[in-house]
Amino acid sequence: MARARTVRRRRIGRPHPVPGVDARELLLDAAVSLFAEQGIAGTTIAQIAVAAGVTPAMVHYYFTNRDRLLDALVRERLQPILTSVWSPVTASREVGPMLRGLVERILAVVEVNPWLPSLWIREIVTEGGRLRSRLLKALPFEYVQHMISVVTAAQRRGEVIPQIEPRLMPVSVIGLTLLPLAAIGILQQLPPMRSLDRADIARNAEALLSAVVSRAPHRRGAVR
Amino acid sequence: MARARTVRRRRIGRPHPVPGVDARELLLDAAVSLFAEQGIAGTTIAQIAVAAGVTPAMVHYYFTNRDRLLDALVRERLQPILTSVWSPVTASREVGPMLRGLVERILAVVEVNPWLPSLWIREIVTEGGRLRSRLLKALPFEYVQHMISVVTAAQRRGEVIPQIEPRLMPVSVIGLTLLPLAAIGILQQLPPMRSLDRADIARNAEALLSAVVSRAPHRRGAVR
Amino acid sequence: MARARTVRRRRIGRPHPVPGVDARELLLDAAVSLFAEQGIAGTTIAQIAVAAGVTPAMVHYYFTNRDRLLDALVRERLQPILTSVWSPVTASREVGPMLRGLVERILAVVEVNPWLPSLWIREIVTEGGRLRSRLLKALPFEYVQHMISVVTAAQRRGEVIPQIEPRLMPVSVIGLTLLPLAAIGILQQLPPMRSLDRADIARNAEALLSAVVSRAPHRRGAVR
Amino acid sequence: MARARTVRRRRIGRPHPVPGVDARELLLDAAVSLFAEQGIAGTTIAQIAVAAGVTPAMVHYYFTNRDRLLDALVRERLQPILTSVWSPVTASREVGPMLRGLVERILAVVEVNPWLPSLWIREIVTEGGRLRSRLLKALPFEYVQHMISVVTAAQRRGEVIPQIEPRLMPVSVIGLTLLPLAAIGILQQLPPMRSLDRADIARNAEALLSAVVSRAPHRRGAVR
DNA sequence: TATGAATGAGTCTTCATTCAT
DNA sequence: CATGAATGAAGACTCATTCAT
Repeated sequence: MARARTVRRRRIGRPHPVPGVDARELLLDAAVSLFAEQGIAGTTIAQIAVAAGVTPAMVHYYFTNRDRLLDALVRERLQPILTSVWSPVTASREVGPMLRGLVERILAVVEVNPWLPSLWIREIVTEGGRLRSRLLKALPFEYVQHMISVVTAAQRRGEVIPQIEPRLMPVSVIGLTLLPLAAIGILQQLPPMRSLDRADIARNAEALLSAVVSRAPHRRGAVR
Repeated sequence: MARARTVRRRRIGRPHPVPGVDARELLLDAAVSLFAEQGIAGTTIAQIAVAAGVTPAMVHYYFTNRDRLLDALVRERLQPILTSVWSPVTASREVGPMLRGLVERILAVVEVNPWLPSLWIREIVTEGGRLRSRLLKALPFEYVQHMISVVTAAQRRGEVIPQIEPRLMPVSVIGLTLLPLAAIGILQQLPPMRSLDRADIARNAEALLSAVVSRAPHRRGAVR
Repeated sequence: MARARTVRRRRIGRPHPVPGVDARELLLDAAVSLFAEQGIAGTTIAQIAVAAGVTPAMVHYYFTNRDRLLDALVRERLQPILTSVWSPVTASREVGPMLRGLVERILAVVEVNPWLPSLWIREIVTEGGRLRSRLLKALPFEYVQHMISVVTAAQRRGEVIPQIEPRLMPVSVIGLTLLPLAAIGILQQLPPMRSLDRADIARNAEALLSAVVSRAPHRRGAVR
Repeated sequence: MARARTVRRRRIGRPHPVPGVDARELLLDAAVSLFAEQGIAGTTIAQIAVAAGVTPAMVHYYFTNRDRLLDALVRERLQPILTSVWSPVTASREVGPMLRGLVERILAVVEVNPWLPSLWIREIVTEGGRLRSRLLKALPFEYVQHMISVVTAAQRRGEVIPQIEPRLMPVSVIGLTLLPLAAIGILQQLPPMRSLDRADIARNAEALLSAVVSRAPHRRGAVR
């Protein structure tokens, strides 16, 4: 359970690897990357093993089978990220800061885990995603619920434009951050977008999300 | 080996003599549905055949191989939709109507083709999507380019808030429409979102997108 | 379902086999022989395929998986034999003829299906046998019950020695016929038994079984 | 590589320090039980290790490999039993007592080693049994030979019915004792046989075997 | 058109075995 | 003594593809 996230593991030596980096972690790293690149269904156990510099049998040694590898991946890689990104949401009572904080944490976490957007979009959010049910079981739903409540309350106070559907706010955040991040590859293949980067995406998402709030609330009146 | 691309709409076949519907079309229908549900990599040719009520060998008869099935699918199912949804964009010179029209057409097309959001998000937008390169070749890029230009111009005139990145406007639209539509399944599994429907998604997307525009005032408009 | 038991199948040609002999039957033949020789657990699907002159994938084509191959084998090979051997038992009301008839039918059926003794002893009778539960479901238990009743009645009439346990009569028959037949290989490896054959086994079994009956019925009735 | 056959009965081990019982013996116990339940081919080294409370590597430590484990099992578990059961046969010159003694010793030894019938029937007697050749090498054939001679002689004297094949007498004993004992599980699953036990089997076997002898020796001879 | 039979290549999984510690 | 890590070889099963009919 002792993770070593800081130690950057290399894809090295066949038999007896680097001290402080064990094969199990290397395998989870490799899995997460390949799943992001090719999708879970499109990735073989052998590919993961090779990427981690071990034999396919090792995958079964550590994870028993494909299914449990996915369990471990959700438990050890996705859930911690999910919690670290969403739990601070409960500290906010104001929509603007809440959304900006969330966007920033998403971007920060993607900086360290570049495989996240693709995996999240394809295997969790989209219908039929292979990690969906696994993650749903342990979803920190209270955070999402908190965001919805705060937006609803602000909307009643006239601080958020009325056409917004508060229950869609969480997905909207994903749609304006992780989706563009997952798509950045395709975008950069189109000449005018070559230079787009993560900072552009963060700025754009914050602008769009803030636009529904910043509505001159100050006084009272139902804005519109 | 003699392909039969030219011959279409035949209805003689022993097994499923639905008048006016031939096996080829049934196969494309089945493929598109299953790909949306399970992903392309997670769907076998046999599953498609069974869903269409024919034998797996028929898939090869009509499409020669898996790759060309994907080609046909892009050419005959995706490109027409893509064009019908995006080409009207060029008729707009104003950001607001342009975005609202686009959102409406997306929703309308999804009404008829419920498989679209999932397939689009997973297999085209996301990194490593199996249809990505196929579609890029024939992407109606001029429409996208037109949208970017219009938004950029409006932004210069102060009609769009400055933090928006015009080049991200197309993805943002996708992120606020197709992504929630693809995710609606997972959303509805969470109690408070049970009743969300497509109309909510449309309204919410239009609200968010309009918020960046409706911003006042052609004249001086210091926004924000 | 159209069997062709009469057509003696050869282990021939790789691809397109002999008319009137299909691969499915060849596979069942091969399976039954190899299972008898090596045990079920000790036999691979590949061995069966090779013995039948087809590829391993054909086994899955016809039987889907190992388990269903066993189902088919029980249904199509063992049950018919079981029925043909045991059902005539109900025609007898006298112990002597009943036992002799059973022994004769067992010997006759083994003549045609030399794999039977070994398979029966190892995979059905013995604890943990792989076919046991499968066969139990469809066991013609009424025949066995009939035999027990007849022996019990005869015993009450004094025609069968009292120490005999009627409920063990069926197993005793197996133990004196199929067991020696399954063991004949090991027996013949011992010099003095080299010349033992099936006829010896039949004669010996009938003698032992008859001995418990022919007992001069205490007072009069010379049973046979 | 340094085998340790000589070192025995050590009880230092960290894990299961049962006084007086070392891992090696535990492994043989576990092996013999599992082989009886599942067959040799159906049992893995890992299962044996787990059942004995040690790691799979220990199996190799003690026995080097699977084959030598079987050797040890035959040498240390089967041969002693075989000898103790069969050698007293040479003390008898009369068929009746000889057979009854044998049956009794078989039953007694099974009482202590309940795994014996199943293992014997499946792995020694039946064609293709995995222990067959190993045991044949060291078979106390002289005892079997003695029994055959005694029966033959008695038969010449008219004390044994003439249809009996003396050379089949040893297998017949097995078929009337170990076979029912190995089958008792399946028998007890059939309602009318639920209450059958080992004593019933012993009595039935003795009755059947005695029946061929007790034949009132044509002229006078007190059979018994 | 349409299909059943057949297959090769590949994927997951199991397992006996080795070995450094 | 004892074990965890590691592996190669093999086994079951899948699947796209071919082809004679």
